[in-house]
Amino acid sequence: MIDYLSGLNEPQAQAVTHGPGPLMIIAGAGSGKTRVLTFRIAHLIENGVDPFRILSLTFTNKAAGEMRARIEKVVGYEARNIWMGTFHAVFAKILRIEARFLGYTSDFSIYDTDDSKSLIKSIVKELNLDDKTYKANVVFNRISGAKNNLISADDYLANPLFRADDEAAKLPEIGRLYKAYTTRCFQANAMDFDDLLFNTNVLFRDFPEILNKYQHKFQYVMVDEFQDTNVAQYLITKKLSAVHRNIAVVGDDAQSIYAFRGANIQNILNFERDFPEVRVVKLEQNYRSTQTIVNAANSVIARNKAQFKKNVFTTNEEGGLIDVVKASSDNEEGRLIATAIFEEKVNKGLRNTDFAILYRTNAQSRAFEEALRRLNIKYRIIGGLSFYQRKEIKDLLAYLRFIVNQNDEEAFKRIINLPKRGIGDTTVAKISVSAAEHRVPIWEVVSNISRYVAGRATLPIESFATLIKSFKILLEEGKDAYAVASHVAKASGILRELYEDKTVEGLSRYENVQELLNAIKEFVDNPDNEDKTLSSFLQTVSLLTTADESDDDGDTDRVTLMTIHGAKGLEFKNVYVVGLEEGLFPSQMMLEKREDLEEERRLFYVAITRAETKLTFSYAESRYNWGRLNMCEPSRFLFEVDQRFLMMTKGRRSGGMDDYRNNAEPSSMNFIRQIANRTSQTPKGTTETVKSSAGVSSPKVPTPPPPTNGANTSSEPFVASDTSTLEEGNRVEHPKFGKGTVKKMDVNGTDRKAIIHFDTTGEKTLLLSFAKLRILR
DNA sequence: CGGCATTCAGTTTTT
DNA sequence: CTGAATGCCG
Repeated sequence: MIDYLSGLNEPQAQAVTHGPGPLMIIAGAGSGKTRVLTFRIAHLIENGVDPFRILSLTFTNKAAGEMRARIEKVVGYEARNIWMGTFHAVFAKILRIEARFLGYTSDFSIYDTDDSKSLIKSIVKELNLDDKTYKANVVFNRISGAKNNLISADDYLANPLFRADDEAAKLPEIGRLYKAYTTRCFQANAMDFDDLLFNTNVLFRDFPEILNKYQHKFQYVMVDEFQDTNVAQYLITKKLSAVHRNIAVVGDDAQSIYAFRGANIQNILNFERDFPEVRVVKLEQNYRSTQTIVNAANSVIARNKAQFKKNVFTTNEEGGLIDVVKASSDNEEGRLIATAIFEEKVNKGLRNTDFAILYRTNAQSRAFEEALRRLNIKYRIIGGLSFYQRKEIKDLLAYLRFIVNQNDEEAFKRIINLPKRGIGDTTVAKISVSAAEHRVPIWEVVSNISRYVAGRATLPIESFATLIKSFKILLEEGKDAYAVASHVAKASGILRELYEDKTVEGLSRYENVQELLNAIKEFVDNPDNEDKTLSSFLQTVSLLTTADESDDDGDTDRVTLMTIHGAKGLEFKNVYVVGLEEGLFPSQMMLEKREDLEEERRLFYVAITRAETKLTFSYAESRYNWGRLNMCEPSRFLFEVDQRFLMMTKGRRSGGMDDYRNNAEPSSMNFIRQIANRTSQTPKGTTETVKSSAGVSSPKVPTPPPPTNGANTSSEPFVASDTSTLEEGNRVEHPKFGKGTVKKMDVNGTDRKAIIHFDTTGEKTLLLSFAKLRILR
């Protein structure tokens, strides 16, 4: 037996050796959480627990894979038998086994977000609703929110509260859309991401004998990143562990950054209520970062009101101050960071993998990519548009999905006329109308088209049906996923069409399809996969996380670029947190919603605590948005860090932003000037000149400082007026921009915008459905 | 039905 | 600026 306990501190050892009974580990950033989880599982196995009876839910498949590998090092081969994966993956596996109880087949499709939105769009059209009012995005989010809280379509329709809410938002038909959407998914034998949770809960609720089976099967249940679980996830895990009550959850409320998808910090409180005998262990010692970094992170998170008491500390060395880099534009920001990485590499002999650039939105990666390429620094981007979201990949996958499940309407819509075979929108509409009229599945109509629809497309549809049938035969003969897929790629004409396209992107698409086929081959050849059917491959693939994608070629020494969300659970020697500007981080949407920004602040906290030895913040004074150069203000988050930890690049320690905290009202222009004076001249090669006149809202008067701690500058609470009567010439007040005059109203369909000249900040265009305005009389 | 021109909306974050 | 969606014509 390996003596893995010797290197652990007291609370860590407690968590590892805790036997039966509920356990909650509050694990601060960098406190060795993964180690504890790994050893805990290893410890259980060494004490005779059957790996088949351990369920471990992690956040990404990659995290699961890594943990499995680490456990294997301790306990050996047995580690493979642990049920380990994301909530979605594990529940999909259970649903696949038990599908028939819910009226699904085990070949059910999994709709991704695009499929869901496309289906919603069709439904909106079919119900003759205005697609400008009922935007697929909005409707989808509403439905998703309901499902995450386990509210069914019928519950939704029956609840007058939701109706009132929807009517207030001028979207009274959401309930009907939800119902129709659910029905269509069911008819398509398809589940969306949320259904994987929602339906698992239905399964366990309505079929106690099935619940009972899994309750007894899973003797120990473990949940990682507990702060990011939503109501559905918590309820299911609670049910699963109700018999043995051996549930261990690990989380950190300060790192809860998924509220937008239903995560509920309340779960941490509920846990203590639901399992009163729980043992709570706090891991507070940080082994990852320097004192400066830990303390800076603490100074930020201390501003949040909602938090668990916890004292994260470290005995590591003090470390250098946090650099603050000011750039004049997004492109210069890229160059400055790339140069800094280059110099750090040379001076300290670091490798590319020691660096990470973290940003708020995927779109920000461009400037950094260009700058890194120019300096010949290898990088990898995690997230963004992933391999499996590319058109050509989705096309082939749609074929495969349709062969496995002929009810998959979204896959059908994708491939019916691909490659072009003379079947247009009219024909597709006829087919779906006919299917609805005769109350039969779409495939029934397609495979017997002459019986249902007459028209010039009859012949091409018949040959399409024959093609699909020939593919299905392969499947029924028991051919493995690779054999079927490679045949389909050729016989469908997808590969030929791409081959004939001799453009650069045509070539790369062809290669992508080949790469997909390779991935399928690997899947089939991997001895760990017992189920090599196409159906099994498709379900695996649709649940891949962006972080899961393969580390391409053998060249693994790369700088990592990703969103802060993607960086959760990772650590790097040097971290660059970039784009620290108001409206970007914190994001415009959060500012407009005028919530307390606590989640954005936690995100900032996560970003800071990724760094081990060196941390750098950067922001740009101007930035291109949709080809327009806009002026930016430095993020309020820069002011929220204890200023003693900051240092302007190549300058002396900052005098700090004490002025701000004292509310002495220096303008933020003042702050910029301070930094400008302390910053050395921008490096040679700065050819770019910023045309400040191009900015949409270049203020003549300095902008007011960011309000302290997200509160209004005025002491009385701000109550927005009803803007439906707003007219040109009205005087208004905005919580952030102050007082102003309406210069112009811009009505475009259902969108009502107002161009307002604010007294201090200049002209702004506000969308009235979002704007928080008070009309002054 | 398919191809071309024109218009329009969109940038949080992810399973 | 870009990709998607709409509209018009052969």
